[in-house]
Amino acid sequence: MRNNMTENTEKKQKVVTRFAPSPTGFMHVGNVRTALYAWLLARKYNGTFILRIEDTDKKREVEGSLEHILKSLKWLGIEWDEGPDIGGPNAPYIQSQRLDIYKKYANNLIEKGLAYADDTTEEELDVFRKKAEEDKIAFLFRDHRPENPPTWDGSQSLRFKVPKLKRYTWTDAVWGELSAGPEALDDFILIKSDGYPTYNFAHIIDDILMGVTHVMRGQEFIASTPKYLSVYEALGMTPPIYATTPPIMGEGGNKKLGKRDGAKDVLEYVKEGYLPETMMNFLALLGWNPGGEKEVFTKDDLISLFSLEKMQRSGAQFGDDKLDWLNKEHMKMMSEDVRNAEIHKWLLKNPEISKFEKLNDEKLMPKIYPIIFDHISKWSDIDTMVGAGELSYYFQSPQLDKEKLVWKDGNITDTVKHLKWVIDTLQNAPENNFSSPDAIKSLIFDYATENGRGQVLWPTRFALSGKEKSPDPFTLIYILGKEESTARLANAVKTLS
RNA sequence: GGCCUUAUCGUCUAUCGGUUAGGACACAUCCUUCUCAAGGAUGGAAGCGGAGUUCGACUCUCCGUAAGGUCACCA
Repeated sequence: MRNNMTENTEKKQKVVTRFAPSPTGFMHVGNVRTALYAWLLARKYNGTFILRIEDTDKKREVEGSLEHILKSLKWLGIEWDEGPDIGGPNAPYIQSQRLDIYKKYANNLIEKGLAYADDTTEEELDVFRKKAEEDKIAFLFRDHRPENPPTWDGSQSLRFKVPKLKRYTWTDAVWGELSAGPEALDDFILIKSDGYPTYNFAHIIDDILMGVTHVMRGQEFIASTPKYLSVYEALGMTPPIYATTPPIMGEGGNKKLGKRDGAKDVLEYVKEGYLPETMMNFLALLGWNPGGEKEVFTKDDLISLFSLEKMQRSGAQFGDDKLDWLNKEHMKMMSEDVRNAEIHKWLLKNPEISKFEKLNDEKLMPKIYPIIFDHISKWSDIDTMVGAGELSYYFQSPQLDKEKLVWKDGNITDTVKHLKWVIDTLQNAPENNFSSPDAIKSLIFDYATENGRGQVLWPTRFALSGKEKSPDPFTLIYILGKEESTARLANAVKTLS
């Protein structure tokens, strides 16, 4: 109900959204989700998605941030139609290269008498602020508006002069009708004394010039919206539709997730071996839900299902419990070839495994990939498996612990007897009995049942893997083959004698 | 302190006045099993509190409470 109007607008005019990060470090999940929503909205309506860099605070700028931002978005599969690297009809897309433009609009406001130079020092401002705090009221510069401001020569800051103090009401596509009284309006800085515009001014000019129709942003901007609206009014322009995303909270759920609170760099998830599809799916669902019981969505699903009115308003905790599960779901959707290639890549990356020549064995490896896949939910789990010694036994004969070869209440004599039986059986079995784990199982299982499965199967499996935890003995024999399996079993017999 | 918001299982959420309040993750138990994982089955688990409105409220209104945001020459 609350969005009938905005939905109609979306259909009539071309949707233009933007993501406008400032290059002050890495991208965390909160940043990325905002980008994702803006991108989804643009894609859903065949609109335009713009990437714009808001680098107006030179002090906070962190080198390499731009590359990091581009890399993060690309990894996720969020591609932009206009941006700093590819240009576009409204280039440049880096605010520090648009200073003349802001100056032009600033002068326009000065001419209208809606902006004035201000040379109040930081110390003076601090005094004002402190006073306001003591009086327990919000600090407003307009209460201290100088009577005879100097002429603006670029060395002072330039302040907006609030044209009229009134209550502003606007419709947020997510939160519905919002409003704030005159106390939200102030003479804020348009251009800083260093010549750079503030976010508050620059983003408005850019959004107008770039034709942005929907502004996706975090709720920290709600409080300053009346300021923006008063500027749009002063410029004689129509503001865009605001769509406010809910906050993402940190662990415990009582604090907005920010870089200082341990928010993680999205590229960390690349290192941990999560799929970009997973991340997109997960982030989309953190604060938005199409309704219904489906949870696993592809990129295309998300684009077609996305809608602003299904967006959540309350904050969501970022907990990655569900991430592993979701990643596995997306891994299941991959083609087997791609999946195997990826597993192989991670094996090669691991120094403990990459040394094995058998990694290139084209008969052996296809048998191993599915087993590995069964046991992981993200690629880095492969490293965990290697670390736990759960992989090397495919490539080399294990070290055997004599004590562990014997099942619970078994004895050495019987264990040796069983192992010899298995060796014998395998050696006499025709080749086609090694074509699947099930075929091997049929050779051994009845004997195991008669003599106590644990008594037979445990030593067999242990002889093959040397590990208390490993796939079942039939699978191991299948993977290792007749020759290697019998050799390892014989080695176990030798160890016991 | 002013202003603006938010509030359903531990977590992410469904419900748009009438449901035994649904699902997923996580957890527990059982089955399958020599072990681990996977798989199957089952289970525990929620409407912040208080007033209204209504035949009926998780849903609407108000008051509390708690939480978040904001009050920068940061975005």
